[in-house]
Amino acid sequence: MRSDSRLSRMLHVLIHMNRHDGPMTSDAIAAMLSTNPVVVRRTMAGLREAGHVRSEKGHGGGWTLARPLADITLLDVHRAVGDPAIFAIGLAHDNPDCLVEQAVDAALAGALAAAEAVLRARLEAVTLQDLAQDFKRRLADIGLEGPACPVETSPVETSPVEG
Amino acid sequence: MRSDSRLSRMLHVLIHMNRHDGPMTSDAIAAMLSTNPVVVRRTMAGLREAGHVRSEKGHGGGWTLARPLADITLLDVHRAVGDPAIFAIGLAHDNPDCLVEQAVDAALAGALAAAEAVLRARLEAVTLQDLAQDFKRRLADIGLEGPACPVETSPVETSPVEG
DNA sequence: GATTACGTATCGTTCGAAGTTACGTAACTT
DNA sequence: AAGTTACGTAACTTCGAACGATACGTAATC
Repeated sequence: MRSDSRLSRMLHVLIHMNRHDGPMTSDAIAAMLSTNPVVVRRTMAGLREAGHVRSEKGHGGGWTLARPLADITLLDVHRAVGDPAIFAIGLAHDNPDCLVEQAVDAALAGALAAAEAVLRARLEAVTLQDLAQDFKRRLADIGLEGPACPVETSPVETSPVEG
Repeated sequence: MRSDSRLSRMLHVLIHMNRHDGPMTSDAIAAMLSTNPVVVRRTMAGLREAGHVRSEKGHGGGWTLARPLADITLLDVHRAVGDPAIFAIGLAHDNPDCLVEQAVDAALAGALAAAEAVLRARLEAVTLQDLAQDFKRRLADIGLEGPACPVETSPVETSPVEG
């Protein structure tokens, strides 16, 4: 099955937004994600509804952070993209009256719930600020030679239009 | 995404096989799972390769357990059906040289690994015998009135052809 | 030899994420 | 006011993996 990369992608975007002066357009974000702006708008709509980002139309518009990275956990972002299913494994309901199936599914559901609790706890314990700091460490580790990100080269250091 | 119910289905089947005298045909199993015999053979091929079950062709043939339920853990069955992906959530690789993406994916990978470890540990701690016992308890709880399973009614108590 | 039952290749179906096209709306620029 | 920019969203297509279905082959029994 094709896995859901929305959480990963949005975390990536939000940290870049924090490093970026002024709004980022859907086109620029789409380039970072190797996709197209419609996918970006569709996915980020959830972040906007959750209050993590804002969007502005028209000239000079685009996406901006609505709160500090320290106030957003990975779990917040997961929920903002629609709280999608975590597991590719599911329970069978081929024979709901069968007590065997019920016993099997109860055991599996318990195991899955335990794993999900661990995952959610981990996601809740990490903020985007933590990721940004990890990024800075990685940047320092490579000796500040390369750009932060291949896509970030020009827009981040070039003074914006209105600057 | 459509979830993978092979583990759940195979656990269901194996416990029924244990309660059943003689081989079970793919057709009978397919009826239990509300599917067709080709799906059963395809999925159970992995269980056979792993040595959990045997299959016999021809008249009187079908599927039989190759070892006691106590010797098979839920994790064994998961592996036998191909050790499929556990998570519907995946990491993005849109920009592998981007240190931000690397930091994000490292954090997510860690969280997913922790959850996966918990899940695998739980699956490994439970044997099919445990599930069979839970099933018996459920059967007792309803007062032994209903059949073990709607599908099991006739074949389980009717004497087999050769019996 | 007929029947039973597994083995497996091949193709179709389903479901959701992702990708694409098209068109509308809001806001800024000239 | 007109043109440009950029988001909003509907509608459609593509993709991937499990699942379903048909067809045909092989082995074992009757």
